[in-house]
Amino acid sequence: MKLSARVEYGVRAMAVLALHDGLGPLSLKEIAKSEKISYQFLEQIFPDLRKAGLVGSVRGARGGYYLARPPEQINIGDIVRAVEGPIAPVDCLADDNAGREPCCHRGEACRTRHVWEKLRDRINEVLDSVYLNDLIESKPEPLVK
Amino acid sequence: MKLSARVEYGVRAMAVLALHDGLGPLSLKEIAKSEKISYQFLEQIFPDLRKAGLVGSVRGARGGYYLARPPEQINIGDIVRAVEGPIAPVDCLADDNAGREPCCHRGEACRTRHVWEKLRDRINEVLDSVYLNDLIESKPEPLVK
DNA sequence: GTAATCCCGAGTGATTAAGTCAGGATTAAG
DNA sequence: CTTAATCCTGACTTAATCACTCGGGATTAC
Repeated sequence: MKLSARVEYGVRAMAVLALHDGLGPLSLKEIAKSEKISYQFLEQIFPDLRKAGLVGSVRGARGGYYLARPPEQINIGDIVRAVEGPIAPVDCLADDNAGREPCCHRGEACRTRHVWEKLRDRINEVLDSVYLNDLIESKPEPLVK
Repeated sequence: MKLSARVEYGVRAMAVLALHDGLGPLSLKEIAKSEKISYQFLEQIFPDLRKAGLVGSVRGARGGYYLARPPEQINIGDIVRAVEGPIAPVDCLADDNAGREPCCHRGEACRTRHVWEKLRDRINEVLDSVYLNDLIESKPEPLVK
């Protein structure tokens, strides 16, 4: 029941972008340095955020990424799903399983499906209820350094 | 954001035990057959359930496992935590990380910690709100065989 | 033109997950 | 007492996934 490093980094990076909102594009190099994340790993995550319409990009020198919408309109669920795909606590709830072999080997095995659906829905609710501006306002601790 | 097969199997197996509650021990062989789960894999999961005090065991011929408490007193969260350890969506929330190197490379990185804590708490809440008897009552489909 | 940047696909090494195997300990039944 | 059924344990294997790297191409400010 763990999120991937992609998600963790993706959210942190988006928070950095949010802090810089309205100030033009920010390069991956700066984000990587600021959050101590591998630049090349970030380079692999951002295309997903772009394809999901969460960030825009400017190519070439002085280019970078910027939030496609204001921070109060981007929530964590958007980011998580963009970099990790839809939330599915068990395989049989995965989107790409629709129409395939039933998840339950025996008819009665679907007893448990309900729990996982409920779990998935609550997870989405929590993630969708927090927006980028929630992360950057009232920081729990002052900036170090 | 996926549960392991251990958890999925563990919960299914526990549901089978719940159906058999009060009728004496049920052998792993029967559970495995009933749920089409590898017997040897189950054999690896049940010690964890026993150590967590969720099931009792009877050794020797005609032995097996039985619920240590009635189905309405065992919830899914108990099972999940027993076979997979405490819920921790990100590494820095893991129990064994207490006192170790701070999760956040920069002080301000803890901006995101709050979300993950909230997520963890909600996941636990959902899992703790469903009990074994909820799984076996009003089954969506009748038992096969 | 050059350097800075995004962009893309393939490759790699380490870790974890899922499942197997072999054998020992315990006990009911005959 | 013997046998077969069962739990119990630890090591092993194999496959998948993850986190990250690498090499190079396209675009653009200066």
